[in-house]
Amino acid sequence: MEVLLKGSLVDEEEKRTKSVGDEEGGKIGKASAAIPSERSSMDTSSRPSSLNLEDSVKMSKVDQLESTKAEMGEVREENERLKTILARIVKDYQSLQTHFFDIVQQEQAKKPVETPPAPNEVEEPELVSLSLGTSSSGHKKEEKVSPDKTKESHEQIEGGLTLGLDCKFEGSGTGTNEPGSNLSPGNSFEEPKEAKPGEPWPPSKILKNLRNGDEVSQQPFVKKARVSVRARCDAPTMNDGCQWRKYGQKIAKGNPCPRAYYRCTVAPACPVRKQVQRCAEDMSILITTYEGTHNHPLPYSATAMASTTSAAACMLMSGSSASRPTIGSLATSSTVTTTTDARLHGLNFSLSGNSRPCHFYLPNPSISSTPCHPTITLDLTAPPSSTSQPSHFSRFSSNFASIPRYSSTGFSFSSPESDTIPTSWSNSYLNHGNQPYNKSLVGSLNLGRQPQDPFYQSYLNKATNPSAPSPSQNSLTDTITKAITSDPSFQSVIAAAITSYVGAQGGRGESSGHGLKWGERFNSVPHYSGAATGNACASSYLTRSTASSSNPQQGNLMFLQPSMGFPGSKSASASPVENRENTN
DNA sequence: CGACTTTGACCGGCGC
DNA sequence: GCGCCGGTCAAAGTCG
Repeated sequence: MEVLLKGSLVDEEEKRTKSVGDEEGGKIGKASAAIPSERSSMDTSSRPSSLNLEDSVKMSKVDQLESTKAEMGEVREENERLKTILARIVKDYQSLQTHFFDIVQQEQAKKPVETPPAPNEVEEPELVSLSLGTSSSGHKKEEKVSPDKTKESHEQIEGGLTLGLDCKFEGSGTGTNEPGSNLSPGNSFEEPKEAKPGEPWPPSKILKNLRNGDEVSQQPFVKKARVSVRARCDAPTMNDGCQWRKYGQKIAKGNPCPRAYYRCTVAPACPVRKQVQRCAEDMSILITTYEGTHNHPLPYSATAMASTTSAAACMLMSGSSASRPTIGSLATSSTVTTTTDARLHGLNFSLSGNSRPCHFYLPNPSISSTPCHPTITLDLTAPPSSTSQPSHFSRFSSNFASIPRYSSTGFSFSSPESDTIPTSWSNSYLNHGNQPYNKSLVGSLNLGRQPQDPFYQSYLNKATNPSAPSPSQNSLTDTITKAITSDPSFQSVIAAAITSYVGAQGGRGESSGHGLKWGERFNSVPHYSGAATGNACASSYLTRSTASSSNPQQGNLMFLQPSMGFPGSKSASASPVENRENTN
């Protein structure tokens, strides 16, 4: 597997950012310049006058200008800070790029002539392209097929790019990138062409998939990845924006809580399933496991979870098939964390391949794994303490060690402050609950909390009370910083996010629609979850948002899948199913 | 009455 | 081969 960081994207984004920043700065400068001039004009006009009313008006204007000036100063500081971060990211990116090309050259030196492997031979590296939006589909192969194309590839890298995070899998599969060859654009789960020899698709699965439509049947040997989401949730299920129909319930071994089986009912033939089960150790934690990928447009509100799971599954699949040095290079270049480290810092993103674990550094690791499916766990529960926290990651490690055939991946976005993520989701909830659908800035991913839920109310309070900044914002920032500084590859991702954030802010007066707009700009994948095929995992975007009613998506990490907004689609939270789920 | 949930039965994989 | 287990089916019940 190789990691391809599409070149110059950072450069270009940097330019974009800079231009935006300059634009912003220019605006600020102009505004700042306007202030004294206006003040001076006012000063000059504040000569003794019989119009006291006029004086008072002027004084109030001065106050307003003062406050505006202060705000602008803050904005400017923020801008500078972001620029600094971005500069650092660019630097790290360049070093990574250099490293990458070194590896490419070494590999090519080792393999001057390479015959295309048979489809069964998964010797071919699976490519995880952290190509921040570049939807190119064949770079890696080109590089591999012909060493002479390195330059060309490099040029491509240097060339066009959009801003996004694409995970791409280019294994033995041939049709993954062909729009027509694969049906389920959302197939980020099934999509990855793992096609490992010796891992035939279970016959029953084939039959079932046939039943579900031909989408999966065309890739009968692809293991379904699962994405497990752990989140604190009082409701029976997370309201992730989709419509689900319960079709079964079982008491699973080892957990007294019944496991409920849901099927997506947005589209009749949608193959997506989810399992919902409470954590045996902590009943407040709801474990939702998604399997499969939507083969239909998603409700706007469902895009957040879809993108998250899609990206996670994407990373999982890439990690699970990782067997080449390059992923190793990614791992080695990154801070290869131990479980202890992971516990200490949280925000641990680990990718464990068959032989080469790759860890991104994110907080609060957790993991789940099943013997039959590669599973990635998004731990949103965030135990507060690093020492008291039961080591999910340790559990993961042992599980993983005992299950060599499939990888499991811990993917935690939790910050030390446990409420960070849910807050943003609650904001989304707020959006859906109290605002017209089209004002929902990001995909909804609320946790099913009811508005009357005190716990949820605290989120609402945070969200609607800008004057009470959440400490989690700072901690989240720290967390992100750690993640950035600890892994160059992750830096590129963050770079995209930051860049786009800055760009979006600079280019747009109001923050509404950041997620969607960015997504539109980053990528133009069809309106499917995981829009995938070759580009597979639909880009997810880390976006920052603050807990503010006026700018409700700022301050928290959100994963947005671009281009999945459906202006015409209804808000899922309004659906009877969702309501029922919430009220159950 | 349609959509959904509940729940026992059924099926297939897997380990012993 | 048997039993366990996870997952699914489908009839019956529930709800709006």
